[in-house]
Parts: sequence; structure tokens; C-alpha cells
Amino acid sequence: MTLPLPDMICFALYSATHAMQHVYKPLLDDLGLTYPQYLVLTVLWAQDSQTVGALGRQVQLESNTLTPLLKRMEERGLVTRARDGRDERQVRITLTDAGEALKQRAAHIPACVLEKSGLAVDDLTRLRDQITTLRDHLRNA
Amino acid sequence: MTLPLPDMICFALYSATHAMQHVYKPLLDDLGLTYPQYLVLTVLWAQDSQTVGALGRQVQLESNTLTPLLKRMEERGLVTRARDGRDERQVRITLTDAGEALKQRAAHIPACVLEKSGLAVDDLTRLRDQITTLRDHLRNA
DNA sequence: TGCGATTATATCGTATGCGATCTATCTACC
DNA sequence: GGTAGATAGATCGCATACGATATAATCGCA
Repeated sequence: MTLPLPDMICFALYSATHAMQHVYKPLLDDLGLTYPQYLVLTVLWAQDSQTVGALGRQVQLESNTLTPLLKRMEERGLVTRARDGRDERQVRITLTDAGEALKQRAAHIPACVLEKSGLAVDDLTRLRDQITTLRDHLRNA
Repeated sequence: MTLPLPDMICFALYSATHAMQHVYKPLLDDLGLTYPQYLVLTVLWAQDSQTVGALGRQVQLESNTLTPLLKRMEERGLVTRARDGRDERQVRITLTDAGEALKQRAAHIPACVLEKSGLAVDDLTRLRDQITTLRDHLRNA
């Protein structure tokens, strides 16, 4: 049993993810952000000052990916990285004013992407929930 | 307007793609393949001896990604790379016996992934088509 | 027929992802 | 209170992705 590529759900996800990032690219270039950096900022905009581990659980990345990424964000002056006083093992990531300010400049992005998706909000929401369900099944399998 | 991460369709795709690759990982490790290498082989198993460009159009990757990937596959003895006699610009990728033989050893993978997805074939097919539709909208936007 | 434009790969630089391993810190339990 | 085990990040190595650019071969058209 060897499925052709267009029939494979994994390839649908794979290629759709790339197409999505391609849509985000020009929008994020304006802000000097990469896509995973934007995901991290999204988490911090909702709740500032989180540990590397807490960020990782939300964006689903580990320290091997996050540490260099966060260092680059620190170099760009978007966040600060500081060991937690109570538990020196933890590193707390906090938005700078510049990082906080990007929230406004990124506010138009969701509407842009929605429009380019060519789908109605309801359809997109339903699709998102199905994809999330699939993801959770795969994770627990 | 700043959506929380779990509400973002882009993140659903992003994290589901990673979860999917995580499921494939142990299956592909047995064959000594990476995920994109497996995608390329899938294309070649359906139709052998294709140019880099033709492969790229199907797996949605360009020569900057494919050339090094195909060189690694050549080093492992899975494919050969040879300039086309009629058009010396083109490089034709052809399965070796070892590359062809992997088709059998990979035959069980689709069923494994289907099982771990926790969904019925019909649901998965419907979901795949919706994701593909979204991808095509994004691409043409 | 010759030469600029086009096409097919290749190369380079940067940023992910991720398995494996290392280090520093903390916690439990004796 | 001291040490084994657990925990949080960091580091390393390798393989993608991809924009920008380079190079070689082919094509189109005056």
C-alpha cells in the first residue's frame, strides 16, 4: 500500500503549513519577525513574563529550539532574559517596550490572513477544531 | 485584534504538522529516512526518473532545498543524479534498486499513521480535502 | 546567426526543529 | 545537612526551508 502524495493527509498538512507561512512572510517581514518568533510574541502579548518552559509548552517547542530563538529576540531588543530569583534554573522572558509595541503593529495580521484563506470565519473555525483534534490524537498515540 | 495562540488556524496547522512528523519519525528511522526524503521517494515510487524541477513541483520544494537533500539520498545509495542528455540544464533523479526496495519496507506506514490518527478513513479524507482547499486558496492569494 | 532573455540547478546565509547530551539548581529523603 | 535523583535550560550536530544570488544551458527573435 503506497499512497500517492496528494492523497496523504500528512502532505496536506505539510504543504498547507508552508503555504500559510508564505502568506505570513511579507506581513512579518514588515515587523522584522520570523514566524515562530511571532508565535512566541503572541503568547507573551496574552501573558507577559513567562519561563522558557511555559512558553515551550504553549508553542510546542523545547529549549533546544527556543533558547537560540529567544536570544535572537533579545538581541533585537524585543524581550529580556533573566534567571528567576526564586528558582535559578528557570529563565524568565519579559517583553520590552519595543516588544509590547509590536502588538499594535501586528493587530491587522489575523484579518489579512483570514481574507487570504478565502474561507468564512465559521468554516475556518470548524476546520481549526478538526485539525486540533487530529493533532491531539497524534500526540497521545 | 490579537488572537490567542490556540484560536489561530495557522498554529493548528503548525502544531499538527509537527505532531504528524513525530508519529512518522520512528517509522522512518527504521528505514533511515527523514520525512521530506520519504515524500520524495513516494513521488519516485509512483513515477521513476523525474527531474529536480518535476519533483519540486510535487513536493512543493525548490532546488535550494532539494539539491542538498537529493545529494544526501544519493550518498545513501537510494537514487542516482544525472544530467539529462537532451537538456543539460536538467538533472534526472532515478531510483536505485535499494531505493525501489524501500517501497516494500514502507508499505505498512500509511496504515500505522491512520491508526494513530484516531479517525475514520472517511473523516480523514474529508479533512484532507478541506486542508488542501485551504492550502490552494492561500497559495493563490 | 548571434545575443539577450529565460530556464534549470546549485550555492550561500540565516533561522528553525529536534535528538542527544551537558550543566546548574533544586528537592527528597535519609 | 548531605547526596541521589529530578528538573530547567543550554549546547551540539544534522537536516530541512527559503530568499537571494550565481552559473550554465537553451530559446527567441531581430
